[in-house]
Amino acid sequence: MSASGESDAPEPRWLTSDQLAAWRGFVKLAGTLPAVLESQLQQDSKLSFIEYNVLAHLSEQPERRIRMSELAALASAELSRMSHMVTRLEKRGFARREPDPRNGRYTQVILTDAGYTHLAGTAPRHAAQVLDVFIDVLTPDELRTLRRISDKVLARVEGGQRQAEGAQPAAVRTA
Amino acid sequence: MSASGESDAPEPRWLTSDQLAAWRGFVKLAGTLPAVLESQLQQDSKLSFIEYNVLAHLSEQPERRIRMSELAALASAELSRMSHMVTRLEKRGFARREPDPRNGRYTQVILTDAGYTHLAGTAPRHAAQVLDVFIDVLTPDELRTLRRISDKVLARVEGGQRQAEGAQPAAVRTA
DNA sequence: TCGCCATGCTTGAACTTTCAAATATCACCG
DNA sequence: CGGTGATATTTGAAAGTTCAAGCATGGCGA
Repeated sequence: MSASGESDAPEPRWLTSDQLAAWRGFVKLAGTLPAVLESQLQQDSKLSFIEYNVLAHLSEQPERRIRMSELAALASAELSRMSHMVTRLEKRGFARREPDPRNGRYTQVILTDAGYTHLAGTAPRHAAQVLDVFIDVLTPDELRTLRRISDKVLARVEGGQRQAEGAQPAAVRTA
Repeated sequence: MSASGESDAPEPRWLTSDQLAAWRGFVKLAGTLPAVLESQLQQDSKLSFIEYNVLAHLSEQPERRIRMSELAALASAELSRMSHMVTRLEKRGFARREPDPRNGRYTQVILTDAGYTHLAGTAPRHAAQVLDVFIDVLTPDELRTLRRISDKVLARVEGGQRQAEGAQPAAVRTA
């Protein structure tokens, strides 16, 4: 028994204004910060934000190598995007591919020495900027909370889902 | 008098492991959440995450209209990107352009009725998903802290800058 | 061991974003 | 007024991303 006149629209629930402010703040931050950092990366080393992260993750792997799809997961990128990206990194000499001997379906992506050197060349400036615009602006407690937030939301998103809703509007609410 | 042997590299400072974990968490969240929401938006209404946000911001403006560059700023997008995007929204009938009568250099972007209707049609499902994967997972206190974090970092990034550093590496640190 | 399906990755084409240059309007100075 | 430079936006081409197929390998039952 829904309260509305039309058929069966689950009477949409909206964000309170505090919730909306928090959400909008996150969206703006998520859109702005990577762009700011990327702008420096681009100047210093012709790397996009995600390319930097890919090289960084690669450099931390045991043999500086990892499976294509794991790399994609680490970088929150789709497989196809990662594949194209690795092709470009290969052309620049920063990475190479090798089929996994254990299972020929897998592709290993390997960070070359040139890739490592290139990464190492930008890392200090990048780290300095992350400290400058992000870390140093926040208190240790805020950083802890942020980490907890990320963990919880990512767990919700990546772990098993629950539901999804849907309905018709009546007013102008948008998020 | 720097401590290093080479010329004048400012002895890079790195993130502690807690700081790095917080930063990585944010990066992952910023890469993942919009993608998850976009996937639903795409199915429901063929809108990208940023297009949804553009329509939402437009719908909140006084006459449902706003200057191109202000819209770009609200959506954290570059001007050129916004211009192309508005062109596509125009083709779909969701927005239109009009030169500002006060100053012919300005372009006003206007949300059409069709655009408004389209937005209103997806908003409930989108809001439901934001509540489901983000808001409801967090405590009010975490949301408050997150908002404070966004405000501080955005202020740092958008307000006047201070410096920027740069140097050579010695070990493998990346962020 | 052959056939068939599932899995993992790649590929090409369509679409979007970025970058640099072009255009347009305005402000201001002679 | 007419020229000059600054501001706001648009445009086209290059670069990157997404989408839908395509290819290759491996696992498994007959």
